[in-house]
Amino acid sequence: MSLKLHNTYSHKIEELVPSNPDGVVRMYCCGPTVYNYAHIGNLRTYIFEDVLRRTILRNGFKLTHVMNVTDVGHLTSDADEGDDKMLLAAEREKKSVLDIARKYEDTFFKHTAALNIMRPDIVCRATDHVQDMIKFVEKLEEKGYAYFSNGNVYFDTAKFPAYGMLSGQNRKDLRHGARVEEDTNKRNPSDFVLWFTSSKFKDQILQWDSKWGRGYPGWHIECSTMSMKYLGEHLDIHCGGVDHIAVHHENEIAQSEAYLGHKWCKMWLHGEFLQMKNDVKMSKSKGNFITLDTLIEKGYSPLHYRYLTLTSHYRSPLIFSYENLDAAATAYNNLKAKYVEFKQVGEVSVSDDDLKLYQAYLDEFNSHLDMDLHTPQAMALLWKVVKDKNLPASLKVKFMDEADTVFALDLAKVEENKAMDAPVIDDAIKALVEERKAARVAKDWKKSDEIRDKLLAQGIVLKDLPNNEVEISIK
RNA sequence: GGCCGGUUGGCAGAAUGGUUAUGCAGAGGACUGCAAAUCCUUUGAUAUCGGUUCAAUUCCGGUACCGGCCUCCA
Repeated sequence: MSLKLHNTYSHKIEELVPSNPDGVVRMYCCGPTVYNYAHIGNLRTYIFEDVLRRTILRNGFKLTHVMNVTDVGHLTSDADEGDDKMLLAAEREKKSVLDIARKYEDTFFKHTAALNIMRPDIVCRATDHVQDMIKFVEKLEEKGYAYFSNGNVYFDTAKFPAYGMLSGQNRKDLRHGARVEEDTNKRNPSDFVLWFTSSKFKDQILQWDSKWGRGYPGWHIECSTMSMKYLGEHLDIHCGGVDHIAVHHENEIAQSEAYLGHKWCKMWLHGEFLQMKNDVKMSKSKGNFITLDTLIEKGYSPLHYRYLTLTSHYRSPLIFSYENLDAAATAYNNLKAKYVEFKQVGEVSVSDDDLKLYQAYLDEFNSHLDMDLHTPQAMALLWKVVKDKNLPASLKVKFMDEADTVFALDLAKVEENKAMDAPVIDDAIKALVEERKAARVAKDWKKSDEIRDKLLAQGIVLKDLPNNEVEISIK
């Protein structure tokens, strides 16, 4: 058994082999910038990373998983048009920058927990590591990769010939000022800021002293600094969204390998976007996004959304619409109902052939996950198992439990909240039910249906069982 | 302008050089007084134009359209 993953750097599927002698897989994932709520597109990427994490563990590897929280405002860009995001958020909400950051950080982890996303082993905030970043930049400067120009420290991409390898973009093809005003302090268009002391924008609230003057770090430096601090010089896996490939991850590679003097990260994995149907891209900066709370308010469970994301491959775009979410919610509810049904059957004797069949299914399931996290095929297989008449219910339950170690859909968890907000079935309702029973005995179908409709209007569903028994449930 | 990725049934979404998963929806049937739920069965798709091939949805090329990146974004 081996775990194979698609490496953006090589464009190939490669086997995961830990590069450190202790055999521990070292994984770093780009975390949230906490100036606003994470939207469901952001969350898709974290679900993908969680599936990756769970699959690594399922393969028996030891893992150290690190994620950053970007709580220092960064405009970073070398010729930025925008204001600092954190500062804007603070103004918008009349709070201090750090209060804002903590608030959104808390919400982020509340949302990821609701989606059954395991918390990384180490979560690190940028603001706690600024001194480390300063040292990092100093060393880059000593090694001749950085230059000081008009108040800012820049990384000189001309000194790093491999720049652009990840995204396949040539340094020279990058368009000067394609979308942004050109920064004339830079030597090359692809150069990026490591440390700011001067900005044409408002004074930053969060600033630190450095040998170049009081200022703040460029955005890219935090990921290199913190990943090395916690994971050392040889990283196995670095994850993020596809939008990070071209600039952020390219810059991370440049500054990290320049700093270390050797190859840094082995595998790069990137999650594709969630696309809105008939709509423009969801983005924090445009403010047009759907959060997990939006879905909850509409009556969906966070796990309905998790299910939806599992039906597509992480490297394919997924189209979001409420129609699709409804389909996922129905499928998910049906799956859970199956679990309950199989569980009720209880233990029955299982033959060797049954066990063989079970094992064959399980092997196939693992092989789908181990082939670049192919959750859609694994999910299709789960349904096949659920519907297989030749497999005893107890083994179906066992299979579903196994699948849930990666899917994390709480298939075994019994819903209790439904009973909480259920209307009370009072005496008046009971009386109507009895009245209807009598009507049915008398074959007075008109009256019977009237009573059923009346109760349905109150959200009470009647289901006729044999022997004139009635099951009363809540819509 | 450069660079990535994509176009599969009603909606999503896999796979594949010859037989096109899975879920949701639809249809028919069983059950029911009728329903609901459930179960069984089932219709239906590979953007477009060329090329290679015995055979292309799959490989190659052109076109159109879509998404993303080149500024912080998952």
